[in-house]
Amino acid sequence: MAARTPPGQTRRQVLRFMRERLIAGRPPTVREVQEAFKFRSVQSAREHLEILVEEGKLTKEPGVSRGYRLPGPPLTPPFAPVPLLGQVQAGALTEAIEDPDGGYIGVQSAGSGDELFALKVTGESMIDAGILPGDVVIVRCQPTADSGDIVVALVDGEATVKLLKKSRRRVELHPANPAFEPIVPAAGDLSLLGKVIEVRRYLEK
Amino acid sequence: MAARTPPGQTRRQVLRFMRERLIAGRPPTVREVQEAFKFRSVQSAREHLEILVEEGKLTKEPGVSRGYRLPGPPLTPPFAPVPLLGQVQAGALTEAIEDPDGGYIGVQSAGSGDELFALKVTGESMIDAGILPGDVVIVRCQPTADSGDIVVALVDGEATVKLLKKSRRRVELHPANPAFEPIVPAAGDLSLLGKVIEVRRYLEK
DNA sequence: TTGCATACCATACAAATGTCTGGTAATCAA
DNA sequence: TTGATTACCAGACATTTGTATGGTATGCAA
Repeated sequence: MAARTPPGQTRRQVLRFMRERLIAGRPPTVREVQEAFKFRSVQSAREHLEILVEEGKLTKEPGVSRGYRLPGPPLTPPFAPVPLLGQVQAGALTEAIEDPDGGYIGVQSAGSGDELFALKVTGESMIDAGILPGDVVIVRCQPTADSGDIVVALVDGEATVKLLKKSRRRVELHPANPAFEPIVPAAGDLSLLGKVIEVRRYLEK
Repeated sequence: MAARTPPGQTRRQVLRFMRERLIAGRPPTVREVQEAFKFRSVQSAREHLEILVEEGKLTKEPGVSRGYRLPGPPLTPPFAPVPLLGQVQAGALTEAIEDPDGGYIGVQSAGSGDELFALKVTGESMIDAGILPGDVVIVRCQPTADSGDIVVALVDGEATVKLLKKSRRRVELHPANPAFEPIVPAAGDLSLLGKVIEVRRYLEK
């Protein structure tokens, strides 16, 4: 028999194991839990899991394999790998997404079918909106956006982050920095890549 | 027999179905694919899946249930679920981490053994450092930090985000906003929770 | 025609996996 | 002590699920 552990200790580690696997999109079987914790009986793993379900820390679909889930309907964070792009040239967006320079980062996407990409910000034009050079913005591809949204648009063949302002029949791209001038594209000449839905700043490494 | 569809058409829809499920963290069984497409034979589903694997659109782990995966770009693990805390009271950090109010968010942490938590920022004291109210900071628990680091410390029983400045024998917590005053804790009386390693801002929902 | 490929079906088998029944040992409180 | 609770084990069984083998029908090209 394996060493007896203090009450609740092993269970907490089981919960952590489950969360890691579920968040990574690879729900384990009961026997995989067994092996991960070197139990000599399947039942040991199953008991921990069932208790976690009773405690509300996990949920499960009975009878289905790999059926344990993270609870709390909205809080289950599915992870999508999102391509991190470098410089984006006009028209080359699709290819850039297919074969990203910067690799991929993990994002919790609300809409499951959303087309997302990430972009590293250069320049200080959005500094008053709390977007600094080096920050990464996560963008949902969409052809239109509302006034007040922070968007990514192609200007002179380069992707830039700006605040979208709509007035009457005109569309303007405003920087959030008094040192920069607004951009007013010719009517119907705005190529909008998408809307910024998240900003990230990595302070280490 | 179900209606015969043009070559490749059904397969493309199968791939879409698989992507949705896999991104949602719920890999389907072959039979679930069968039902989703109203095939009357398991094998029909399996053939589509195997061909998708041959084409490189999917990968699979043979013999394991729900073993189909999205190929290529690795979700570079370590991918850790990090507890998102609300208000943190003095001393209650450990319990707050165990049972977080705000659920969990996913973070790619460099050090795998790191103890991390996330905190929702209130107040505007760090606005000049690009940290706005409502932003989420991801914190690595550590008892010390370097001068210039952005840290989370307990001040008057509340967790606050500040810039750490060390001079001689004194430690100061500076806001990044001229409207706020620096905090100078009594010598040895600084309870540092950890260092901010990432800042996130969610612009939707 | 013949041959080949694709899309789908029917049925079976074996492996993976969830579930159950009963047991041992340690800890704690009445 | 007794009883209750917790942590773990052993072995079995039943369902779910991956896999294989062979068949039907349609379209296309030589």
